[in-house]
Amino acid sequence: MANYYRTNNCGELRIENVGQKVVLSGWIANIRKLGGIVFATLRDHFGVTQLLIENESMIEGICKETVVRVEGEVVERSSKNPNMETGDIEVKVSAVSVLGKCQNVLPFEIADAQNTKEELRLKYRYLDLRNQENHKLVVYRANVLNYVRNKLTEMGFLEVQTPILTSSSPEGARDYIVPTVNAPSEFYALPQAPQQFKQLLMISGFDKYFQVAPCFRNEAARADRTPGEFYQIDMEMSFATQDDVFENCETFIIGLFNKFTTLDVDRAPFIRIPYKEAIDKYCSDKPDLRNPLTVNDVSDVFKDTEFNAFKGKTIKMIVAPCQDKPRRFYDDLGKLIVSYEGKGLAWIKYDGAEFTGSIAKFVTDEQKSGLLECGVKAGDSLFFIADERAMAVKLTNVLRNALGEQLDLIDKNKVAFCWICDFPFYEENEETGAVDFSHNPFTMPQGGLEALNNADPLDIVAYQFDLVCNGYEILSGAVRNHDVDVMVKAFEIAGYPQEVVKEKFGALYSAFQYGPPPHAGCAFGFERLIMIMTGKDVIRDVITFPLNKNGRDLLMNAPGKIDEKTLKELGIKTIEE
RNA sequence: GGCUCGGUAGUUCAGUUGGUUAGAACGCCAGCCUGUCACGCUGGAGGUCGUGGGUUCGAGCCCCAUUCGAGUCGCCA
Repeated sequence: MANYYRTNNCGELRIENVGQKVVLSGWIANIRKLGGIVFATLRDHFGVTQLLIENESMIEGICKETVVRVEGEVVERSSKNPNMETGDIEVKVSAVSVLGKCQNVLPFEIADAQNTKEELRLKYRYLDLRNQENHKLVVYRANVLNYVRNKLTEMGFLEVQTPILTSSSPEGARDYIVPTVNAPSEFYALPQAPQQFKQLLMISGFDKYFQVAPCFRNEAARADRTPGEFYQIDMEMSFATQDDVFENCETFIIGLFNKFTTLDVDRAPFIRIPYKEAIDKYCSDKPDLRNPLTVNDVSDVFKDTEFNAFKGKTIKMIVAPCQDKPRRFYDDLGKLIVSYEGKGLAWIKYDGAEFTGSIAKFVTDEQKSGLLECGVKAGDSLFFIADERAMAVKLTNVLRNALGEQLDLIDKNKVAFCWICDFPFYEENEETGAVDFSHNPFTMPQGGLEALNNADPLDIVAYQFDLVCNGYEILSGAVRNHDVDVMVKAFEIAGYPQEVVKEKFGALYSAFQYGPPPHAGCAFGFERLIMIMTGKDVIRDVITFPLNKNGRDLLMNAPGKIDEKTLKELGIKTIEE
């Protein structure tokens, strides 16, 4: 039986449909009155079709974004529009009825939504999503999600859903907590990741697991990090080594980019960079490898310097071809460094014979020849960051990214991947000097129990890795520890006695007693992937109903207050300020 | 929590050294217009300059406080 509202959608009519009587429904996207004749465009999920209205009174009182049903006949246009998919035809309207009224002044113009303040877009997100570009992002995400599920299933992974209401985990980000009337004053926590559940699944004998898993972290937002909730493509494999995880992920991610982008994607196997080397070479554990610049440590070259700003400091140098840049270019970079709480940026230029510029007079001949050994060419400028080690690394990373961007050294058409591996297992707590886990306490330390017993904890590296894409961390993963003795020893070094491990990680501790298989896994940040694939630089653009940076839902007005009666049932007292 | 930037018409923004009636574009309303597609032309309406104090003869502009938003640092195993 024919649908009352439409015989066709607004994106499908073509020249071969000319002569057909059709019914269309959708939103009036635009109205152009030419006097006696009116052109309107009708938009729905599928596309846009032009309406020809020969009697202006037919659309009297109808404004943009009104939902209408029109009857009419498909006719060939006398003036075609090659920019429109349906641009060869139009529908000559014989009847119009209003299905959904609309106010004549909109909060913002739908066509111009992307240039509107984000706050307003989020408050009226349902209008924002009528914008065709924004609308397509939701569809794109759905298509990617569908591909991910099919591809991983095809690769032998089984999608298993794990609990949302679960227990608080003592490590990592702050939790979202959920009260319950069944246990007043006690709380569930929302999972930061299904980490322990997926490991338990391996112990249950499932071989390869995945889940498009909702994850909740009660932390602050960034442009590439949404507050509150996000999704991970979470994976785990039994009887798998680090290489097995790498191989599976490379197959998966290359397939994904090739299917959904036209970008020039790196081939497998991806470059592997040990963490320490990444810090030395790029001053970052997520280097954008599209940027060809690398970092030289020239602390030794300047070890006897009389230049106060360099004395006793870690000195990092980046050499970049930018001598034609005006003085202001250097000053602005210096300001950038200062804005990150650096003391400043020193630089000199080399023309093939002489060094000139900001600090040239402080550089001795011996130091100059030391610098030339770093591959400095005529026309290069040399930038120096001198600071305490950790700060120098941080600032040099900022500098490398800024130089890459501003000197246009980054090929935006490329997708550059690298594995950062061999992360340190432990790190020194800056405040207490004690040994802490640096990443995931469930990771297998390289060298196993023997390393834990004999090596300096700070020298131990783990089978812990990230996959970096164009400077974004898109995946984190590890070979898990599945040996209860290693688990106990690893926690002991970090200051947790065995009783605490039993109490806090009871499920895993217990499960490890009953035949745990060796296993390894990882998780991709789903939204961040979509963001990179679509070339967006704000992650909220690829989330259908995003929270703002303060974790507020401007559309639904959450979070909000709860009435006294409910609070009492839950055993919660609020603090009056 | 710190730092930076911002809040002016429905929207996006401009607004000089503190000085007459706060402007533009788009949108909206009215009129004209029969091939537009960012239609065009003419006219019109529309403002608590985020909020509260202060300085001043006089504040959109200067000062203080506050609030909201974005970016960033901390944070994100």
